[in-house]
Amino acid sequence: MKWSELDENWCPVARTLTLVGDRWTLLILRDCFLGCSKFEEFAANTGATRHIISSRLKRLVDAGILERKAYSQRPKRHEYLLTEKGKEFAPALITLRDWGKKHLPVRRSATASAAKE
Amino acid sequence: MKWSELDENWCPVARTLTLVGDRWTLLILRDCFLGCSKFEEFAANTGATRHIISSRLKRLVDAGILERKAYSQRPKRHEYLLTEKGKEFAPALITLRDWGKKHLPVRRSATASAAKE
DNA sequence: ATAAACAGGTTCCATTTTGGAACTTTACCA
DNA sequence: TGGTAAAGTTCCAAAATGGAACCTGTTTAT
Repeated sequence: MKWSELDENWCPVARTLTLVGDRWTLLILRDCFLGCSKFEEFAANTGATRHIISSRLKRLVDAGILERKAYSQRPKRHEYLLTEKGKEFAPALITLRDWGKKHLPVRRSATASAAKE
Repeated sequence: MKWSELDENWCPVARTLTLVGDRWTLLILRDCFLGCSKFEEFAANTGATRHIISSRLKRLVDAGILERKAYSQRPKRHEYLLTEKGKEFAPALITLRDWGKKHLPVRRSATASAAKE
């Protein structure tokens, strides 16, 4: 089954995932909640390639989760801001964060990790 | 940046996504919460290929989110059950579901959708 | 006894999607 | 005149995916 065919799925989880069900999209949204709004910020903070950032921002804007707004006219510059719909996604990120904090603790720095297991 | 390099990330969201940050893994977990436990059930319900199901179940078992248990000896058969760690992931799926229900309503059957917008 | 059926996978290959780096455009700065 | 910056786009090789076929051990139907 193609991923795109999920968007009319009976399951609301499946439909949600057509939009945000990939590695980088959720990291971009995380950045949004942390205050990022510029293309370069997303590229730097997520670690995804510019190619990916570009495609994901497009999808998020098309879905009405982010809004693309000019913040400078003369050197045409845009930023990406969370819409209401986007802001309401916060609980999902919070639950992912909390689960990660509890179940996936960071191991101490590589140099200090004598035994890898 | 490679996806695998995220697993030691400072951000708990990023670490969580190394495990479940892909299309099909979250659908498999959804199925688990709906009572599925067999390979064939996941394949049928998610729509993912057997190849994908196989690799995702492996990852979930390795991560301690699912447990692989024999439910029959003579024809060796296994099922996949949520561990405590896995069960605690429920809130994440619930928030994704709720967001989807609110913001991504299903359009009525294709034949009835006169105007697409 | 033979054949088909079933669960749970694995293998193969063509198509897509990525990762990574370079390049483009428009404008400001020195 | 040259350099920097933001926001993308383009290109290509490598990796992941979709789809279908195949494999293995056991049971059931003929």
